[in-house]
Amino acid sequence: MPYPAKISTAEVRETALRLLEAQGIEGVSMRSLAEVLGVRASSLYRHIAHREALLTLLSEDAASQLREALVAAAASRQAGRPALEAVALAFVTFARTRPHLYALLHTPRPPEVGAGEGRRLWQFILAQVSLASGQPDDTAGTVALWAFLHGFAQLERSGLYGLSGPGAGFERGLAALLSWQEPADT
Amino acid sequence: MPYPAKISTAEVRETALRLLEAQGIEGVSMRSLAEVLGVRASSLYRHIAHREALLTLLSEDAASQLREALVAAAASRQAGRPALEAVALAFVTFARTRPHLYALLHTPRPPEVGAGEGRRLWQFILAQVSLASGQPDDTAGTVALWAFLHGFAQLERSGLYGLSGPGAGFERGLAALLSWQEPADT
DNA sequence: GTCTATACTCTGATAGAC
DNA sequence: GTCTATCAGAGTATAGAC
Repeated sequence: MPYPAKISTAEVRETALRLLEAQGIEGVSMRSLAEVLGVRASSLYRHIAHREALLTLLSEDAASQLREALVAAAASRQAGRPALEAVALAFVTFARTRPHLYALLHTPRPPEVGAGEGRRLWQFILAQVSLASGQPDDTAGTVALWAFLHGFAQLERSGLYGLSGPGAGFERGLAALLSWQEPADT
Repeated sequence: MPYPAKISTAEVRETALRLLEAQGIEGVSMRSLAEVLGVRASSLYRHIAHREALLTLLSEDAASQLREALVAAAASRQAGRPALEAVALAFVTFARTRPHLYALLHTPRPPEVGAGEGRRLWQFILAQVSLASGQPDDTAGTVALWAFLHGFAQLERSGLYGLSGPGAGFERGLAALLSWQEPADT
């Protein structure tokens, strides 16, 4: 009877991603994932080697989905500074609306440093920043902007301290970090 | 025989703090903490209600220690922008050298929002920023700077993507965010 | 105040039948 | 490929003896 397979590897991955978004990384256990799939936990090991391998796949998905969101945002505006502003907004929006996916993206995972999707994400932001700043390979500018966006997203999420809402902090910081563009061609 | 108490509440708290710094939050289990103290896990419940309560205490300690580091840094320089720069550097240094303590500080913990030490920390940074920027109650400036510092610290820690070391990103971002001061009194 | 003993729930992972 | 059964370990927390 169990000849047509109940689940496929792709299905495991997709379901795990949905579970991650709903419950967070802690919620993605082999048992709970199996339950959602209507299967026993031990059956999952036919499709993935172990939980860590699954999480690595999911973090690739997270990077790729964030990148897609940023690409779409950039495409909606004029290249250069307007596009970069849209990218910045899309970044924090992604972190806000899909917090668990975003968190996984920034969870240290051993051999991910020079990895595929993460690298592509970095390259895209680097390109956008460089385009807007006018500096060819603006690593420093990218690091600074990324740090700000990431920090803002995290602070917003943790509801920390006296922050009575993000207030004007976002616009203020973004404007300051993007200030190289203003004296471009007056 | 067991009349002079083996451990005190203060001792539990201090040992937990050291354990946290060494092993991270996951390493602070009732069992491992008890082992370090030379006591059974169940004995800890005479001194603290439960683990969560202990972690709340530790996060107070974390906030207070970070604040002390920042205060010391500010005192070493001239008030205003020089002091703020020293504070910013001390902030990322703290995050670098005591990562687990810093992480606990930014872990969402329910009724901590308007809490004691966390609030004092915020107030101190707010005061330093306001002093340097010349704006009385510069919340937006504080949020922007804090976001940048926190994001930078986290990114540095997670060794993310193409960041071949933080590079000039820190100075670059800091200079941009502190740019209101420059045209102060020329 | 500390102890032993225990209950309970959760986790990842494997062996072997079907 | 999925199943049952099981291992081996982690964790928090409580009851009651001393």
